[in-house]
Amino acid sequence: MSTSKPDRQRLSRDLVLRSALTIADREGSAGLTMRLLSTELGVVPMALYKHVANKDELIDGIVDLVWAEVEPPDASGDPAQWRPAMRARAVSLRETLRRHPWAVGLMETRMRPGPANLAQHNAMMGCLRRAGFSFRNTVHVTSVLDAYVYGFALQQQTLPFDTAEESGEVAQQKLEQQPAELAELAARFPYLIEVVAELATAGYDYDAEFETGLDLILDGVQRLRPEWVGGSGA
Amino acid sequence: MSTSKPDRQRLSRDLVLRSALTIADREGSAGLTMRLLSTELGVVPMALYKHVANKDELIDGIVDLVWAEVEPPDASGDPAQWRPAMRARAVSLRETLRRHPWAVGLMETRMRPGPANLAQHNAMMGCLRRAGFSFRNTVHVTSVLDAYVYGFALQQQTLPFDTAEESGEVAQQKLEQQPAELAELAARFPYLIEVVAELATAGYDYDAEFETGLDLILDGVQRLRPEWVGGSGA
DNA sequence: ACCTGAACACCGTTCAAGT
DNA sequence: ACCTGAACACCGTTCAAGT
Repeated sequence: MSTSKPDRQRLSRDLVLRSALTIADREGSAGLTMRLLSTELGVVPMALYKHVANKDELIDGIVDLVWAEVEPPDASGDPAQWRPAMRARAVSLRETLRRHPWAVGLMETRMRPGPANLAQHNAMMGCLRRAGFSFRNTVHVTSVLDAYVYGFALQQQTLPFDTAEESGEVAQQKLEQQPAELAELAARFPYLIEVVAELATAGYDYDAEFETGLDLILDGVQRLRPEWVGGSGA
Repeated sequence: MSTSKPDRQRLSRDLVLRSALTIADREGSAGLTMRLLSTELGVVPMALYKHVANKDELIDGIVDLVWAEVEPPDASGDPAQWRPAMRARAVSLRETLRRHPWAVGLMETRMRPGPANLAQHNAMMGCLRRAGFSFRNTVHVTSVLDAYVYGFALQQQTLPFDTAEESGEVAQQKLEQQPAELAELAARFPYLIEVVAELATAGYDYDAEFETGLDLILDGVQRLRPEWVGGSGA
């Protein structure tokens, strides 16, 4: 036993970033601290600074790890099939944001986009350009689709239920638990309560809701280029 | 001079919240600390805790102050004019988020919606219900519009320029400054660079971009209820 | 009822030193 | 080249005390 500390993996930028991502997924963005990260790596806080300039760069790093998980639109596919390709990318982006909820407020706020982010948007714009969209419309489509996915993910974090069944239960509980408080709310916000009550009995499905809005937007996008009304083959 | 500290306003929940909002606007969300807030109010940190349970409640409070700035759709208007009303509300929400950029990641993430938030969404759902939208479609429309506005505001925070002229300058500088780096980027991300270059020379206008996407979505919304194709009168 | 003082358990990060 | 120790200037918040 001449070598000491044989059980600890040698630190590397990649190991640091991956551990940070694991912590963020488990503890949320507020729970990710340099000090916790260092202790989980069996190391003193300052050891991290050899592999990462500071916490900001650490976050840039893990945000790009998240971007790398988003499936880009298939570049080898038929250009006329831009719509299913764009749809699948939007769904993949949303699923990725669901796996890393802490990232939603950060993905587009980071000032220095990483290589995975650039590659992702390059693939997206390539898909649209090859399909015949103008420069300007390529920007419009990217802008509106990404905005929708982000905003939807942001909204989903607020609501206190995760599944359709749960939505009904939660509303039912609220209704039975505080009838007095509810009566006051109903007086002040009649339309809101009415819609929420209806929603609760019918059940609320995030996936279906997301896809309804997505298809509504894709219909609008398709109208931007009337030459091709939806791909040639299928 | 028998009374001491005559110049300091007496603390109140409202004063605390308004001061916190001012600091958040000036310093960003990370710059808003209980300690800075207390010194700006000429008081010891612990004094705040008489008026606000903790920092989380403080943030809930200022987020609701922001909601109160959003213009609700006019309830007294012609129900058939739901489209301009919805459009104006989306624009107002975006302008509010521009005035308080720190709030974008927080407005929909807060778990306990405040009264201004509830009132805002009640007005929105009332406008849609009176216009004849079904419960389910009212939810669809609210969901897709809010998601778009949030996501757009989130995206706008990333980009390193604010005005159309600036966008051209920034791109021009990048182009002249690091031609070698740019060449490498162009090789790896050809579509992205091509679109960005085109955008830079033509200029990029956030307001126009936002309204293009908004109108695309409103077209889709209008197709949800074919009975009224755009209001009766005008 | 409202504010203060001192303290606790945390942060990110610098600087000089160890191996 | 990589990691450590001690320190600094910050956090939010509790608890007991002042007026």
